[in-house]
Amino acid sequence: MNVTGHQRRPASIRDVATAAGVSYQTVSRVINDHPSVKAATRERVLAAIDELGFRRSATALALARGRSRAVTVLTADTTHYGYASILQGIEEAARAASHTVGIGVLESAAETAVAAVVQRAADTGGGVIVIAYDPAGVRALNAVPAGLPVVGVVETPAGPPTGDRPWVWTDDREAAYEATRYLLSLGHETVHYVAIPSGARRTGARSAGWREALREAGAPQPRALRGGWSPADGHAAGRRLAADPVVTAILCGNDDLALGVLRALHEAGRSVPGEVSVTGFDDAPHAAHLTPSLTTVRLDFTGLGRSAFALLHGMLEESAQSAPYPVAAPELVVRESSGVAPARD
Amino acid sequence: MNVTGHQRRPASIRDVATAAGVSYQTVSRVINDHPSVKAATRERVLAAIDELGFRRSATALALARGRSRAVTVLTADTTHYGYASILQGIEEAARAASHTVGIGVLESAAETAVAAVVQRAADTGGGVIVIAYDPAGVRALNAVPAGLPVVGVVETPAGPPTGDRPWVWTDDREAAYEATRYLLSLGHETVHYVAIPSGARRTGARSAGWREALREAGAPQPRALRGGWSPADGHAAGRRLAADPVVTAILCGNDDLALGVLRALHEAGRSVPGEVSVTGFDDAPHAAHLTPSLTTVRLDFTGLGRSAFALLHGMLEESAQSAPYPVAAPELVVRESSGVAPARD
DNA sequence: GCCCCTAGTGTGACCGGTCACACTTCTGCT
DNA sequence: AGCAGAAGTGTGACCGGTCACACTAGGGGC
Repeated sequence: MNVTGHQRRPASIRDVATAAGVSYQTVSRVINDHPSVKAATRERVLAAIDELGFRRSATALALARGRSRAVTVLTADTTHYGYASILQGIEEAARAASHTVGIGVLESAAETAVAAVVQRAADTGGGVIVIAYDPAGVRALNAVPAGLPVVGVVETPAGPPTGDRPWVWTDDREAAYEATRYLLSLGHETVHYVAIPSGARRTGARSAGWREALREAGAPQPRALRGGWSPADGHAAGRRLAADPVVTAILCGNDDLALGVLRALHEAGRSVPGEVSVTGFDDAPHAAHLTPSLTTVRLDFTGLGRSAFALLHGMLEESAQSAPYPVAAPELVVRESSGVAPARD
Repeated sequence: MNVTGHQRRPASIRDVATAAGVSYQTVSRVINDHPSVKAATRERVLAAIDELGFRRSATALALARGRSRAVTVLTADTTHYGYASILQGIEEAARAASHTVGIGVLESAAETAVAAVVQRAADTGGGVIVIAYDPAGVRALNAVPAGLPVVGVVETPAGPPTGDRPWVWTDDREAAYEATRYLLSLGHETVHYVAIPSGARRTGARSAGWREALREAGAPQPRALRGGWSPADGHAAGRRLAADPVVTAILCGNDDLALGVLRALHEAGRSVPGEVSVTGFDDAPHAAHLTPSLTTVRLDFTGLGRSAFALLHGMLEESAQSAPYPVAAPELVVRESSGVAPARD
C-alpha cells in the first residue's frame, strides 16, 4: 500500500482503471462485488486499489446514487444524559445499517439559530431525527421543511402523529402516573412536582400523568414548579419546597433535578426519606449511587433512539420496511430516597 | 413557495434556470452572490428558486469544490459528561465555520469494530477529531489512515505531537499534581488514586501528576486503583478503600468515580470530609450539588472541543490559519468533600 | 467609425462515482 | 459449420453543482 502521505489528490476509479489496465466500469464492478468479473482481472484491480490507496468517495456515491445514507440528529444539548443516550442508540442502529450520523446542537433559544441548524441538516440530504422534548427541539421539529423525511422523539403525545411527521416515544405519561401512585400509596397526602421544561405549549406528558394520578386519588393538586434540566434548577426548586412543611413527597422531571432537590432538602435539614420522599426520572447512572440512592423511573433511551432510526430508515428506503424497534416500557426503580409518609400531626 | 409536498425529486439549478429563462451558470452566480448579475435577472432567479423550493445540494457542492466542510468526531461514549461537552464545543465551532459534524461511537472494544468506524469516517471526507482519552479512542486514533487530516483530544502527552497528527489537551497532569498537593497540604499522610482507564499503555497523565506530587512530598506511594468511568466502578473501588483505615484522602479520575466512592464511604460509615477527603475531576454539573458537595478540578471541555476544531480547520483550509483557540487552564474548585486530615493516633 | 474595455451572460468540461446499453469473446447445442 | 446465449468488458450519459473560458452588448476615447 502506498504510504507516501503526499498531499496529492486521492485516487479515483479512473486512476485505478489505468493502473490496472481496465476500464473504470470494471473497477466499479470490482468494488461492488459484481459477479461477472474474471478472477484474474479482479486480482489485478484489487492490487491496483491497494497500490494507490484508493477509497471510494462517499460524496460521489451519494450524488450518483440519488440518496445519501445519512441521518442528522438535532438536539438542544449533548450533555444531558437522556439526550446523549438517545443519540447513542441512533448511532448504533445507523451504523448497523451503514448510515452516517450527523449532529446539530440547538443550544440557544434564538429562533433564527434553530432555523439555521435545521437548514443545514436539510441541505445535507438524508433524513432528520429531532429530539423534541424541550421548546428548542419542538421549534426545530416545526421548522423542518415539508418533504424532508423526519422523525421526532417526543413526550407521550396527546393524539396520533400527523401523517408525514411520525413520532417515537416511551410512555412517560404513564410512568409519571405510576410513580405518583406509588408515592401516594406510601401514605403521602399529595405529591409535588418539579417539572422539566415542556416542549408543548400545554403542559408536558409527565406533568399530565402526575396530575391525573392526583385527581384520581382525590389528592390536593399543587402547582408544578417550573424547573429546568440541571441540578442547579432542581436546587432552586428544592429550596422553595423545603421551606414548606406540608411537602412530604416530590416527583422530579429528571434525575438531575432530583439531585438538586436532595441537596436543598439536606441544606434545610429535612431528612430523606424520613421526612420527605424524592423520586427522579430517567435512571441516569449516578441515580443508584447517590446518598440516599434515588428512586426513579428507568427509561429505555437507547431503545428509543434505535427505534427512531428504524422508523426513519423505513421512510428513506421503502424496501427496508423495518419493523418498529421494540422499546422497553418505563419501569419504576425503588431505592432509598422514598419511603412511607411521616405520621401527620 | 411550493408546498405541494409531492415526492418528486428536488429541483436542481438547471430546473431553476429553465424556470427563470436563464442559464444554469447564472443561477449559480445568484446563489453565490456573484456581483455581475443584473438586478432584474437576479430577481427573476430568486423568484424561481422560491417557486420551486430549490435548495443547493451539499453533496454536489462537496464533489464539485473538492473538499467537504465536514468533520467527524470519534468517541467511545456520548454519555460521558466530558466527552459530551467536548462534542458540544466542536459542534459550536464547526457550526460557526459552517461545517457539518458527524459522529461515530466506538462502543465495543473490538479492534475490528473500531477500524470499521474509522473507515466510515475516512470515507465521508473532511477531517476527523478523535477523543482519545481511553483505550478505544487511542486505538481509533492509531487506526486513522495516513494522509487523512486528524486531530486527537488527549491526556497531557509526554512528548511533542508527531508531525502530521496534532493533539489538543488541557494540562490534566498539572491539575492532578495540584489537587494532590492540595490534599497533602491539609495534612493527609498520602493520597490514594482511583484511576480512569488510561489511553496509553503507560500510566495516564492524571496518574502521573498525582504520583509526582507524592514523590516530591516524600509521601508513601500507594498503587492506583484501576477504576472505570462510571459511578459503579467508583463504588467498587471505594469499597476497597473504605475497608483500609489508613486511607484518609482519595483523588478520583472523574466526578462519576468520586460519586461512587462517596457512596461506598457512606455505606462503610466513614464520614466525608471528617475521616476521609474525596476529590473528583471534571466539575460535572452535579458535583456542586452532591452531599457533600464535591471538591474537584474544573476542566474547560467545550474550549477544548472548540480548540480541536480550530486546529483541524486550519489543516483543512490553509487559508484559515485560525489561531489556536484559547483553552482555560484547569482550576481546583474546593467544596465540602475535602478537609483537614483527622488527627493521627 | 474603429477599437478596447467592462458588464452580463452562456457553453463545455469536470468532480468521482453509477446506470443503461453495446460490444467482444467464449462455450455449447443443433 | 453456424448460431444462440452467457460471460466478461467497454462506452456514453448522468447526478448537481463548480470552474475556466468564450461570447455578446453597450459605453468611452481616439
